[in-house]
Amino acid sequence: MQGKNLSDVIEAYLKKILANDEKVEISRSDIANLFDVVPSQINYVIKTRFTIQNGYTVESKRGGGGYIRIEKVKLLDNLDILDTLINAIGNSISQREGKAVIGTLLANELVTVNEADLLSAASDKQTLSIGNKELENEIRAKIMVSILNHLRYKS
Amino acid sequence: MQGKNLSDVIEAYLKKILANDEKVEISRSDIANLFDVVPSQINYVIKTRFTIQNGYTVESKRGGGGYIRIEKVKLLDNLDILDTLINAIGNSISQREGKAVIGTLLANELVTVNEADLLSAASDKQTLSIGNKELENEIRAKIMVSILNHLRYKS
DNA sequence: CCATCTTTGACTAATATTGACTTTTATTAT
DNA sequence: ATAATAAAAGTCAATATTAGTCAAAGATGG
Repeated sequence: MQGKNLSDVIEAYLKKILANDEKVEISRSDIANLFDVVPSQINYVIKTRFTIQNGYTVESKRGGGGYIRIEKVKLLDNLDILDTLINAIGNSISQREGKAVIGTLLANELVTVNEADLLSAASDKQTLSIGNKELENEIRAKIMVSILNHLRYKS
Repeated sequence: MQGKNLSDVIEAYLKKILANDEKVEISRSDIANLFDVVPSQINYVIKTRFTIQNGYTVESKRGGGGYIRIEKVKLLDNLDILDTLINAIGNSISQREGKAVIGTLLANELVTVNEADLLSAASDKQTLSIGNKELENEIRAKIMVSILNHLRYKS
C-alpha cells in the first residue's frame, strides 16, 4: 500500500513508538542511518508531521549527546485542547495544517467522525478555492476557529 | 457500443478492480503508461466517471510516493433532497438562505443538531466576513455544496 | 454543421529528497 | 580556565518526483 515514501515510513515508525509511550527521544543521525536518508530529512518529517496542530511538541539539543524528543501534548481538558488549537491556527492555516487540527480533534473525541468529515469538507482546498491562496488560508482559519469556539459549548 | 475510446477502457479497468475491492490506489503516470495516454487523461477519466454522484470519492497526493486513490462509497437515500438543495444554492447564497438550507437538512434528519450547529458556525456571516458580500456568498455556497455532497454517503 | 466528448500538452502546484552551510553544545588539549 | 576541536542538530535552497489545471485541437454522433 505505501512502501514508497520514506517520510511516511519514518512518521509511522515514530508514531508506533508514541502509541505506547508518551514521548520518544531519538538521535537524528541514528534515525537517518536507519532509514538511509540524509539527517535533514528527519527535520522535514518532524516539521510536516509532528506539529502542535498534530498534537505533538518537539524539543532538541545539539552537541555531544544531542537528541530530538517528540512528545504527545498533554492537555488538561477539552477547553485546553481547544485553546491550544485555536492559538496554533492563528489567522491563517493551510489545508495540510487544517487536516492535522481535525485529526487532533478526532483523536481527542471532541468531534465525531461525521463532524470531522463535515469539517474537512468545509475547509477543503477545493471548497475554498477562490484563486488567492493567502485569502483561502485566512478564511479557512476563520471557519476553523469559529467551529472550535462552538465546540466549547457542545454537550 | 462501449470500449470504443480509451477513457472508457480506463474506466472499465478501474471499475473492474473496484468490483472486488473497496478502493483502488494508483500511480497516475503508471496508468497513463499502461494505456499509453498522457497523464492528464487520467484526471479526465476521474473527473467524468468517478464523481460523487456516481458513488466514488477520490483523494490524491503529489510528490514522491504520490498516488490517486478512488474509493467506492455507499450512497444514502434522500439524494433527491440534496440535489434539490444543491441546485437551489447555485454558486451564491446569503446567510439567511443558508440558515434555511440547514433547517431543511435538520427537518429531514440529514444532519444531527450538533452537525447543524457546526454548519451554522462555518457559514456564519461573521465567520466569512472578508469585506466583500458577493464573495462571501459565493464562498458560503461552496462550503454548503461541499458539505451537502459529503452527506450523500456514509463514512 | 454543430454540439459534445476525448485527447493532448504546456504550464502549475504540492510534496519529498538532498546537501552545503550554520549554530549550538560537549569534550579535549593547553 | 580558555581555546580548539568534535559532535551533534538546524536552516535553507536546489532538485526530484509526483499530481492538477486549463485550454486548444481532434474526433464523434446527431
